[in-house]
This record gives sequence, C-alpha cells and structure tokens, in this order.
Amino acid sequence: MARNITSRTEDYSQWYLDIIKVAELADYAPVRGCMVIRPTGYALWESIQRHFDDAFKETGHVNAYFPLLIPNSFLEKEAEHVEGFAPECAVVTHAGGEELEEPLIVRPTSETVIGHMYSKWIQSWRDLPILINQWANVMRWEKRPRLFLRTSEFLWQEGHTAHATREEAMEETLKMLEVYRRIMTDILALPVIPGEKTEGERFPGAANTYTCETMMSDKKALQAGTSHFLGQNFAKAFEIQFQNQDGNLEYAWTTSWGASTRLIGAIIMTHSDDDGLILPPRVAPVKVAILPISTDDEMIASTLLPKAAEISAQLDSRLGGRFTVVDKQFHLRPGDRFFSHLQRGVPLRIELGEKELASGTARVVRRDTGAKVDIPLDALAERIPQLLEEIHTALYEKALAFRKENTRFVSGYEEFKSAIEEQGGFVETFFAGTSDDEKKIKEETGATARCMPLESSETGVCMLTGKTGARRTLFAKAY
RNA sequence: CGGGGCGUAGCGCAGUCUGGUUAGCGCACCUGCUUUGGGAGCAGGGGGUCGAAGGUUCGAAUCCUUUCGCCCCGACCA
Repeated sequence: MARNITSRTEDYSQWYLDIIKVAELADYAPVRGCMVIRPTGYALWESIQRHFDDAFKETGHVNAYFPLLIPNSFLEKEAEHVEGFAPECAVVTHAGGEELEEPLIVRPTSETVIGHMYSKWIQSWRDLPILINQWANVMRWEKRPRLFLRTSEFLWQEGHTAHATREEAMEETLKMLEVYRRIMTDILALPVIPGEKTEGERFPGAANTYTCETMMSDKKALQAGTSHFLGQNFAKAFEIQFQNQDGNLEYAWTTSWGASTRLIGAIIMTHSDDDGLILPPRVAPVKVAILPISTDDEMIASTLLPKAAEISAQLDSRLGGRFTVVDKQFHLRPGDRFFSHLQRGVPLRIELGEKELASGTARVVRRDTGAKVDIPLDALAERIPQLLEEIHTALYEKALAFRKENTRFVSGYEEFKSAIEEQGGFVETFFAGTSDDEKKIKEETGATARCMPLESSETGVCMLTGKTGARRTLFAKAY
C-alpha cells in the first residue's frame, strides 16, 4: 500500500530505515555514525524524556549535569571498566592549538567523573544516599552504526546513586529497573522482560546488571534499558568513603541506570507496519490529526476550520496538552493528507467534511487497525481519549502476543540450536555456563544470553554443561 | 576491522562492459487549468561540478590509481 516504504518481509533493515526517513524522525549527519534527530523525532524523544523524568523525580532523584570531557586517567581507575570502554572511546588530544598533557575522553558514560565528584561530596553517612540523574549525550565509537539503535553519539539519561549499604543500593537498582519496566509497558506499550544479565553480558565494572529485554517484530531482541548494581567497585576506585554511625570509614555502594534514544528504535520496530510509523498514543507527540475536507473553500473557511479548531481545543483540554493538530494542507488532495499523518504514526485521524456536518458526526480512523467509526461530534471529547487508550492496549497486547508466539522452552543444546536456527525468536532454557560458554554459543548459533528473567526463580539442569541449579535464561539473536 | 553490494537531480534508477553532440527516465518540486472522502489528469518549467582527488586521452559518468561515504552479512556494543 505504501509506495515509499520497503515491506518488512522484503527487507527488514531497509523497512526500518524507510520508516525513519518517511516519518522524518532522523537524518544522517556529515560525520559517520552520527545522526540528526529531526523535529518530529525530537518531539518523540522529549515526550519519552518527560515520562521518565517525572518518574525519576517521583522516586526522589534530582537532575544535575556533569561534563562531556573526562580525564583519560579516570577511565583507567576501574580495570573492567577501562577494558570494556577504551576501544570505543573518542579521545581529545589537542585543544587551544596545543597538544594536551593528558588526553581527554569524550564520555562513553559517566561513572568515573561522577565517582570522582561523589568522593568529594560524601564524608558522612548523613550525606547518603545521593540520588542524581543526568540527561546527556555520550559517545561510543561503534563499528556498525544504525540510526537510533547504535549511533556514535546518542542521547540518554544516566542515573547515579550512592548508598550506605549493599541492601539499599540493590534495592535502588531493582527499583529503577521496575521504573523502566513500568514506563516501557504503560507508556511505550513495549512488553519487556526484566531480568539479570549473565556474566558475559554484564556492564564493565558492575557487580550485577539488570535489563529490560524486548522483542522486535523481526523476532530479534533489543536491550531497552539497563540498571547496574556496581557494588563497591567504583567506590573503591574513586575513594567514595563515608564515616558510618560507629565512626568507621566504609566504602559506599553505588548504582547506575540508563535508557537512551534507542527506545525510539524499539518503538519503531515493535509497533510499526508496512504503511509507516505507528506510535503508542501515550507517548505520541501528536495524538490526533483533524482534517477538514471539502472542495469548497468558502465552506472550509466559514464552517470546517472553526469547527476543527473547536474540536482541537476541546480535545487538547481533555488530554491535558497540545496533542492535536488541525491539518491545513489544502494544497494536497485528501489521500496525500491522510498518508502524511498515517506515515508519521499519528494514532487517530478525524475527518471532518460536509457529510460529517450534515450528520453531526466525525469520521475517526485508527492508525493501528485502519478501523473507521463515525462518532457524534458532541461525543468526541468523551470517545477520543477512550479510543487512544484502546489503541495503547491493543498495541501492547499485539506485541505481547507476538513475543509469546515466538518464545519457546528447550532443555538440551541440540534442541536449542535448532530452535534458534529454525524458529528464531526467544529461546528459554536452563543455563549455568561461563562467559566462555556464552561465546561458544554465540559463535555456533548467533544467539546471546539476553537475561535471566526475574519472574522465574526456578532452577534446573544446564542445557550445555549439565550442571544442576542452573537459572532460567533467555537467549536470542540481538541488536 | 574482514566479506559483499552501491555512489549519476530531493528520492529511485538507466547510461559505464565497448570513451565521442547539449547526460537521460520515473516519482517528487514550481506555475496554470481541470480535479478532490485512501497516494489525480493535462500542459509548461526549474533543478546535475555524474561521491572526491589525481592520472591516461584530442576528448572521461565511462579507462587507471588513490580516497571518502552509504547499505547488507560477520567480529564489537546501549
């Protein structure tokens, strides 16, 4: 149906890129791996930000800003951390026309500089906990960039907290994972599986890493957000110490957690179809497009536009924000106007023409199903918000059903290999291998351990090593 | 970084093998008229340093060298 979008079945990657282009979410920048987030895409990011930021504030966090440039030596203070990040760091060697004495790293993440600051700020148990979040850009020089999913520079938030006890830090780690899960499911309509990362997939420098894993419509997995329990690793590296109530010095326990513009990629690849973008209503910057349609200019000016403006104002006030637009692209034919909103993923379209005025109704069309209903004008304020909610639920349920259809359990490695190869999707099994075992599985099947789902505490026999007490683990090919 | 493909108008492509007037086509864009409820029709028009730099040649989109970028598949990652 869409003539400017490659179909998903023909070429999934191209479909993804076509969606971004047609919906004007982003464009390539002159520097390899970098992207320009265009106004439509940025509006979506702002909407995502707002939901997350509100949730961070509700859980007691405050925002701050730490610098882009980090002394090279900072990165080296935590052994695993430097090993993990050094290969993908951009380094500033010259400034002010001179070579710098110490190279500066463009932050790939901010644990080190924040750790440094925390060590200055924290002396007593009374200074804890520190609960700070920052919205920032970071840079990771990726070999194979992909719009939104993996760009050299990307936008995200990174929360960094310090606590007096292990228990409290662990509680924070899991609390923020739950915040991610809630927003992803309730706002972005993404069914996610919260779980713990295996040893091989852990954040460099973390004691435990937790993740929200989600399935894209090509059955591949995407890590949509992570929360790390850093133990005392960074506290020891950066001397984050405090005097406890007994007068003894102790290292603090820290956490970090982040979610990025990759979420936009997740939204695209979870909900959209061959006609273009489909946005979950609760996060869509434009929720309703109202289109006055007539061949009669006089009719448009005197009746349809004022009526459209009235409906728009009514709905905005009902929805609590500027979430509707009145389409005034009268130089286009109706079909083109429909498509312009459809391809941008606007959840609902209201058509307002002579027919509607005569019958006192408006034609309302759902983006997700294409279903059309005629709704009495005086019932719009009531029905539109309900319809938006129905769309949210439908999108979520559809994605969840898709994930369930494409998730299976296996108990042996041979069965595992054929499941990955033949059906794809998520494969659950019991696993107790090392990170070398994980590498081997990746080499042989292309699949990686995505997480050990939190909802299951069940243990069994490892599919690879035969060890007992193995945790239930989800594997898949991933982005 | 390895393997493969591709760079010609905003987008999609032909032309390249076999060098030769003024570089074409479709869509998009602009103007006008007719149209208008799921991607309109006719007429006219604008838009190109043929990815870049060197070289060969009387002459290069076309041949040679180098280089940059994009896409796909791997290795590496949010």
